[in-house]
Amino acid sequence: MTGPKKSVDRRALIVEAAGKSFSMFGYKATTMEVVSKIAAVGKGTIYTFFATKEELFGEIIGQLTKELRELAERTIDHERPFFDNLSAVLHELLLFRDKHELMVKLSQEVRDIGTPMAKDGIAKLEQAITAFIQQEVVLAVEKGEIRSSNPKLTAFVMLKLYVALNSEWSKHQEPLTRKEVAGYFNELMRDGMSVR
Amino acid sequence: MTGPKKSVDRRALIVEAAGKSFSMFGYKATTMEVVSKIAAVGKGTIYTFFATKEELFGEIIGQLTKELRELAERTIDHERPFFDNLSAVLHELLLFRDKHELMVKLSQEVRDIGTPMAKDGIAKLEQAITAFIQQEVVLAVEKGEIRSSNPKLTAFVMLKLYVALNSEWSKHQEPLTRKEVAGYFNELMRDGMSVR
DNA sequence: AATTGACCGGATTTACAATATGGTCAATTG
DNA sequence: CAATTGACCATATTGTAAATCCGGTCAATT
Repeated sequence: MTGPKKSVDRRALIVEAAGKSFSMFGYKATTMEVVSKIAAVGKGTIYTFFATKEELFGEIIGQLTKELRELAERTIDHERPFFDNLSAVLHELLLFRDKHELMVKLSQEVRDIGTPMAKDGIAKLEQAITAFIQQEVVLAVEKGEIRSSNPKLTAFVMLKLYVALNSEWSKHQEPLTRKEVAGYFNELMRDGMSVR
Repeated sequence: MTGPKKSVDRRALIVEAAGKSFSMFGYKATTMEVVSKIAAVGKGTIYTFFATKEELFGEIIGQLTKELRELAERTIDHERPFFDNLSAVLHELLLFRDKHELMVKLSQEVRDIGTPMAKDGIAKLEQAITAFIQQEVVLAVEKGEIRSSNPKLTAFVMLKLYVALNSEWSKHQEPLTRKEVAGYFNELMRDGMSVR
């Protein structure tokens, strides 16, 4: 797919440069001009690999999605109980979010100026995360570890709940520690709250 | 508090006019001029009752909050199980939200142009709703119907979950029916999802 | 004492010129 | 000749200065 190496792999240079620029400046403030400068390549060259700015951005988001999936796969141990894996992965994902400049920058851009493409990028990432959770939910259901009539909905709810606990709660209240979040999340998801 | 009636109760006229205007045009597009016109009152008169536009808006939000609380109180029957009451109230609240022009208009304004005061108003409403749920959670814990280590957090999570199921899910997926939402919500909150 | 609307200063909108940017392609290069 | 490039084009975005709008005041009026 990547072909034999020429003098330099210009496509790789461009992708790397684009990653840097989107992370540093966000979607809107990244110009094709600047990407070409960082990649030390003519602007026209970018267009031999990517038809539009959107497409280039898509490549970067795709890369990030892949990284995310790999991280999750590395974290999950199918020997362990479902809920242990779940909280471990969600924990990793949120650390990842804090650490990963691109996601932070995009979230910020969406919040501040609502750039549609940035919104789109975040949505793709979230979509990838729920798809992954969903897959694990299905597996756990098959193993008889949990009940779920609608895995997609379950995955969606899990992510929403985790984000609510982690980000939204702290907008108005004292933030919860990682441990509190994990504890509460697990307890509720596992056993509900009626007295047994 | 309201004092004996004069020729006409100008304060009431103003509050009614403001309610109409905020509902029709939102916070930003409501001008004191227009409120005075609807109330058939001089602009200066408004300022004998309300020091600022913010304060007038606060009065309207307060009114709405009161209506909300009354609706919830009317719906709850403390003879019934906690979860029955919970879904009945949430059901009513969401109908209310759809029906109530002011809430709809404010949500829209927050989404479209992010008017800080509109955001504030919605936040106050949500705050009132969670406070109410919280109170019911405490009651149910005392009655030994449910477990909850942190009623405020529990109330917050309940509202978030219900909104996620009702509004956010339908942004990307086929909307759930009221019955599906209630069923899923109840099942998860009551029993969790681990196999017992 | 209560009410009013003309009026004020600052905020917002408008209209438009200046600039920046995504994308193209004829010229250039190796 | 295939790959690369940056000057160039049309449109989108931004800066800006004038015009308008609006929250709030207060002297005049009822």
